[in-house]
Amino acid sequence: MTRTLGRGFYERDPADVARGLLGKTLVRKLGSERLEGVIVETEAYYGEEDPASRAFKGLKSYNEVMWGEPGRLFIYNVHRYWMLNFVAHEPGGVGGVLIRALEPTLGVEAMLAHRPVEKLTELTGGPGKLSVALAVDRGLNGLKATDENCPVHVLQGGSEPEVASSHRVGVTQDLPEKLRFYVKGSRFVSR
DNA sequence: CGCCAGATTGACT
DNA sequence: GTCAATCTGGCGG
Repeated sequence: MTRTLGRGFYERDPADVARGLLGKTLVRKLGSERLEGVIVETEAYYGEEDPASRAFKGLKSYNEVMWGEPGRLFIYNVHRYWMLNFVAHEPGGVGGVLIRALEPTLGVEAMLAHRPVEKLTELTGGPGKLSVALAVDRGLNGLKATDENCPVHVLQGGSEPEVASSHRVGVTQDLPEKLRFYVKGSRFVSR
C-alpha cells in the first residue's frame, strides 16, 4: 500500500525538499486515468530574498500559496507554459520546489495524446513539457497534494538515486547556492 | 489601455 | 547560435 507524502515532508528547507523529491513517484489522476512518473529533476525557490522566485515581489494574489501550507500545489505561467511546483518551506517561511523533469512510468499513451513526440525523453523532459503531458494547468493551483485524493500528489518510498546539483536554469539572477538537483545519469533530465 | 518581461519551447539562420 | 509564440501580471499614461 503506497501512501502520499504528508505535510511534514514539505515543511523543510526547499533545497532539502527538492533533493528529497528525486526518485519519488508523481501521480496525476485524470478522471479514470492514472499517469505516473519518477521525478528526476527539481529546483528550489525561496521567498522575498530570492530574486528568481515568484515570491520576490512580495505577497500577490497569484503567488499567495507560497506563503501557505507546505504541500499545496503552486502553479504559474511562463510564456505559454505552466510550471508545476509544490509549496515547501520551514514553519513560517516562504518557498517552493519546481518539478523540472519526470521519467514516465505509467499512462504513457495518455501523455502522448496530450503531447505527441517521437522520443520518450522529449515527453516530460522539461517543466513546460511535463505540464502539457500531464494536463496540468492553473485550475490545480492551491490544491492540497498531501491529500491522497488530490489529482496531483507524490508517493512515499521509491529509490534513493545519486543526486547531482547545479545552478538553476533560465533565471536571470541566481543565488550563489546551487539550487537545481537532478538524478545523475538520467536521460530524462532537461538539456 | 498599451507595452514590457518572464523559473520555456520549438522552429529556423 | 537567434527569435517569436502566447499567457499572465507589473507598471506607466
